[in-house]
Amino acid sequence: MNKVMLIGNVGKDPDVRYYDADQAVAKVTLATTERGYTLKNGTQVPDRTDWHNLVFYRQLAKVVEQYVHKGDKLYVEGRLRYTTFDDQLGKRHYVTEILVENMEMLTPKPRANEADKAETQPTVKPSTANDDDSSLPF
Amino acid sequence: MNKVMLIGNVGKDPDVRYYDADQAVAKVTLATTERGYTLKNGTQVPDRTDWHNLVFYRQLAKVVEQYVHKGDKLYVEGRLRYTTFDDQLGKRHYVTEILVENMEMLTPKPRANEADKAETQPTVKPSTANDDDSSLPF
Amino acid sequence: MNKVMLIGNVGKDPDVRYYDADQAVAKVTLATTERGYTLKNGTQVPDRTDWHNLVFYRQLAKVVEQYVHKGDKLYVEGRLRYTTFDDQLGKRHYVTEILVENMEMLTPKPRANEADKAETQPTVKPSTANDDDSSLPF
Amino acid sequence: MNKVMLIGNVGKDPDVRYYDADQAVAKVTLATTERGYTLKNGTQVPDRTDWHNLVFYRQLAKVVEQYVHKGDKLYVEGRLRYTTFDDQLGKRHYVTEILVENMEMLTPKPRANEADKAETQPTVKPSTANDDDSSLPF
DNA sequence: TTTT
DNA sequence: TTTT
Repeated sequence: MNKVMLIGNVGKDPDVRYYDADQAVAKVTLATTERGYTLKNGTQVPDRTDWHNLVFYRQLAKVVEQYVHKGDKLYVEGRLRYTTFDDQLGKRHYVTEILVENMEMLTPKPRANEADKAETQPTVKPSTANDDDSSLPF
Repeated sequence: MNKVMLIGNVGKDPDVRYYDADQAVAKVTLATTERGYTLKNGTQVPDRTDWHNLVFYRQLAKVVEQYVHKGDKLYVEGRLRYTTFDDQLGKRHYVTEILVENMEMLTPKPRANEADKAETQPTVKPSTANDDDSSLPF
Repeated sequence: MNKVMLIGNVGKDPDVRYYDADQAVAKVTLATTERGYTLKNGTQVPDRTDWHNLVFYRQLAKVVEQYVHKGDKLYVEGRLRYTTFDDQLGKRHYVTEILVENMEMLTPKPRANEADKAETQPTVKPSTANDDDSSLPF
Repeated sequence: MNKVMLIGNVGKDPDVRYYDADQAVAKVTLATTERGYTLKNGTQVPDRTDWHNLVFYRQLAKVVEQYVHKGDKLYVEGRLRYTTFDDQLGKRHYVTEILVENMEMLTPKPRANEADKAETQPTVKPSTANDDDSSLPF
């Protein structure tokens, strides 16, 4: 098992790249914040924020492109992945990523009943790959 | 592994019993709600609410007694447990419970800066059994 | 959130029903066991086994039908669901189920290199609904 | 929420440091492995191993020191944490760690009934901070 | 019985 | 009804 579950806020608008019409990759930074607290001996433990690098592929990347924005609250579930790459100067970089497999948008629908075009949240569940014409209600 | 994680709303004020000064048990009902959605063939899947029976023991039961109220939003983590009991008429009853091992209160602090009595949220983390005088900040 | 994660052993062979060629439902009972332990005061807490009712739909139900057997060790992830039904005598029954959304088989491949027919484990990941011809390696 | 759950194998014997009699920190590397698989188009996705940096504090660090060894299978639960430090040459390093809050040892008891010294697994649950003299069996 |  |  290699499972990560996060609830946090999106740092900036997603960075989305297409490799062909179907193969998209979206990258998002997500901040999780832990409330600080006071120990019994009076020590103050300050708040703590961690910035996570999320990666979304395929259909999820498209959903991210359409519906996720800076500041949004997100629940994501995925796997931890450590990668390396060398930059143009030959310097090696180490990156920790969360490969997202499931996402839920926790920010309430943006201006739903305004006279606004395509910018409403999906009513067909976006986070499932359930593309069949199922007629059973589950 | 036997793990349950829920985010939901408390149905009514907790039911707390003490067996002695230290041995408390608190029971709480928690509603989780799934948004309905529309299938591609037009079928409407309605919203769905499930009511969970939470059980808290010992220190957690006391935190529940003090801070949890009807309507509050709660994150809980625990174990699934199926129990049986016979009532006074000899009728057997089956109960499914979540034995809660960890809790986080998601409802923002109730009327914090009012001139109110003991009814503020704990600043010393309530959900941890971390009772030592640790001086390391983690 | 309404999430359940279990690792346990299958109580008997799955009960699978087809509503049409595509709409299958599989039911499995799964036992999770907690080791007992001894309290500091000498009290023995015995082992504890809980029996969970798992329900699988559609593609997952077919995978279950083909690969899951009595005694197998299984990891499942899903949602808690409480349902009611009335039997032929009009008696109301309450059932707690885990609607499984993800499964991993933890029992090592059954007699893999024997001269055996179809009864090997899938090499194409069975637990994902990833049915596209993706050429990106993730 | 910032939650990580891993099942994997320990890369080498733990590195444990004491700051005083009570303040221990243990570090462990843990490998999680994903089985490779074959896509429908014939592409082979190879196995993948990720190495995680686990950090344990206090009581958990002591349990790790006593019972965890190279090769052991471990379940851990904790939080993702990104830290920085500068080495003696002033070079900045980025480290991703899992701060472990809960652990379960999955390797069956080492040589239990041999005439062996202290090297048996704890019968009092090691992974809980439940240090009270509770007499209720849960 | 809760909440959005 | 399973398993260690």
